[in-house]
Amino acid sequence: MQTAVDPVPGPGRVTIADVARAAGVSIPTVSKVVNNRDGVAPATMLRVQEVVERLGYETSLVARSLRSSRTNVIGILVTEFEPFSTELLRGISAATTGTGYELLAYAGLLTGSSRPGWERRSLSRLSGTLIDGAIVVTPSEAMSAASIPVVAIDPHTGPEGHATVDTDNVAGARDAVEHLLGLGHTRIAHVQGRGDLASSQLRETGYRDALAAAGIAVDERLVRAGDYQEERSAAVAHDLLTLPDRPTAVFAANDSSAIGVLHAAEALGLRVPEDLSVVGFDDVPQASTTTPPLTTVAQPLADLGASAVTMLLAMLRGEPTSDHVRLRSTLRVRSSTAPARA
Amino acid sequence: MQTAVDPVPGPGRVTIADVARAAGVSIPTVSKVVNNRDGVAPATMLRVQEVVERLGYETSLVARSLRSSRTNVIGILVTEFEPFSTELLRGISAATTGTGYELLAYAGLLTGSSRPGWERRSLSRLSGTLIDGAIVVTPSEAMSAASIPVVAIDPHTGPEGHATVDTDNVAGARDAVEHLLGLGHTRIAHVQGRGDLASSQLRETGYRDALAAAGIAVDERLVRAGDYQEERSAAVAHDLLTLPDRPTAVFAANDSSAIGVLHAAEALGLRVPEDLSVVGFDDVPQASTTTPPLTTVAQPLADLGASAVTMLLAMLRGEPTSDHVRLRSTLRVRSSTAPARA
DNA sequence: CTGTTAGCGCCTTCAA
DNA sequence: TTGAAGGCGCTAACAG
Repeated sequence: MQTAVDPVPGPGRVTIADVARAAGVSIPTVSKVVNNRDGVAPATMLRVQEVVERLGYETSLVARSLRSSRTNVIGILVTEFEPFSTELLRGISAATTGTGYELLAYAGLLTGSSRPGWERRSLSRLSGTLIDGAIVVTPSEAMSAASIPVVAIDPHTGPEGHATVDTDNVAGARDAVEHLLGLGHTRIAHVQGRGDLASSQLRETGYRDALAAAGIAVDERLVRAGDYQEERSAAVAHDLLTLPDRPTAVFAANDSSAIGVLHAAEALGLRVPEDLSVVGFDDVPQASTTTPPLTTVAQPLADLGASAVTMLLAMLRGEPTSDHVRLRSTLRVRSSTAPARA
Repeated sequence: MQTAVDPVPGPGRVTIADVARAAGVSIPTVSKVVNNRDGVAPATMLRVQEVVERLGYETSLVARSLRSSRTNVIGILVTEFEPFSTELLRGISAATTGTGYELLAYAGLLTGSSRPGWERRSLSRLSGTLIDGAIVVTPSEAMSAASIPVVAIDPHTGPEGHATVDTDNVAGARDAVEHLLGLGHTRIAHVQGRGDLASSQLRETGYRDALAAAGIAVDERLVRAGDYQEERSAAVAHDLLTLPDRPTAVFAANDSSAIGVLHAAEALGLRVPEDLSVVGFDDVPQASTTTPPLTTVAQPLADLGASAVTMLLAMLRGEPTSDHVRLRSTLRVRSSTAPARA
């Protein structure tokens, strides 16, 4: 025999109080049943479970996390979802499956002035409640007094403060420029990344090192900031490519920048790689879909994400961890580079 | 003159109470200042703001959303972060920038038995609190009584219940199979997708339609389920390709499946496209990085995401919206297909 | 075994 | 202009 009860009364969510009322028990009892705590009579338990089922009740992540600090959710903080961060996300997701943790990726999507400090702000808003630990992607400042375990991917500065995962940016950049040098290029421009990121500074270092090792003085007019952004880099590349003595090759600090360079070259009627060689950095999936496919320094993006998860899980278990993991990058030669013409 | 106060007392987060105490005012006053409500003396306001700054206070998303329903956060619910969902994320992210909304992508990462119903569960856990609206990616069941606006991408069934965004799956599949037919293939296998998704059923319909239109009877032994998964599809493809009268071409229900087919073929020593033609569906970025690059039906993934955002924002504003948007797909011919050999 | 009490951090009346 | 009281949904002590 069934009693007729409205499944979902009114607009709002089904709360624990609704369940308690429908089952004729108190709220804490429902809580116990839902959380599998013992101290509940089998009969009561069954009755409550049935009501939970019927009403489609699900505990509110928010209310629960406000009360008890543990949530079993890992937060991933990014400024926005673009190829770099989404590739990391894939690795993180794969490495987290089966661990009992859920993933919550948060994008502030701030623009302009409010942007600096986003990582600290987001972390503050979510930590202590909602997430047990966080992976922060390309933070532009150190998050000193975080109240939860934090791992940074490709952070502001090198190994300091919190745990960090990155690749060997200097070596990668050097590989890229040496590749260009080996093809006979000597006027090699550099489109820099975001000045506030260590990766950007390190890639520039690699660029300068390689040139210096080849005995070539850096022409500072050939070094311009592209901020890791496509549009910005396209604009900068336009300037570079309309210089009287234009470069024959460009090392862009990441793939987005390289794609911007490609666009600028096309707009100017320059053929790649015949008239201009271009090298990127990261090897996001779309690097192989450009015309021509991009020669780039491949970062093991998914592995970076997976490593961050591994470190964070160890920290959450209270185990000791190395506070810095560095992965290797490899040059991936495609079709955007060719020998310099005489 | 400055009073000496510890910036962050102890381990936990800085709460509104900490700020109130440090500023010598009550909690509600701090709340008013933080939320720019009037009714606070300028002097008090200044003092509070200074303390907020100094302590690095940030309101807790959790506590706030528990109290007031509006959060300005859009939730994106996925099972996991894989190429399909991350591409959608990119489109969603781009379309949301500048709207004042933030993004919160949630992956349940459930495995096995707990999986069915994930969308309803996740939605329940987050809605009413935390998020104002949601975009659900490939839900396997209808989320009837959602308490917040919901848009589904590539959902269970066709236009019904909540708002939906998808592409013309039948036409896309037909294009794919007609391409194979045009190359002279007649024994064309189909690796199906997830049976609980409309997209999967519709792609199979397109497959059958195209074959029927060409006067070819479907050999049911050539139609097998790959669940949109790479490994599963590889296993199924192995069976298909070791059949006495093996197919000369395979239409896989998505790119992951197609990649699985590629692996199976390689393991069996079959060359693609010489011995076997393969077509996928989706055109995720990695489709062009396979060997050989994959011929596939391109869905405008980023546009799908952007459309979903547009619809959801309209719903959040209370404006009327079409409850179904269908985008076009286009066949992208790469190198995994070739004429059938005599 | 069950219910009562208290409080997580915040916001919203309403009274002082 | 400010503060005291109540409650959002939930869980952790305890008391019955």
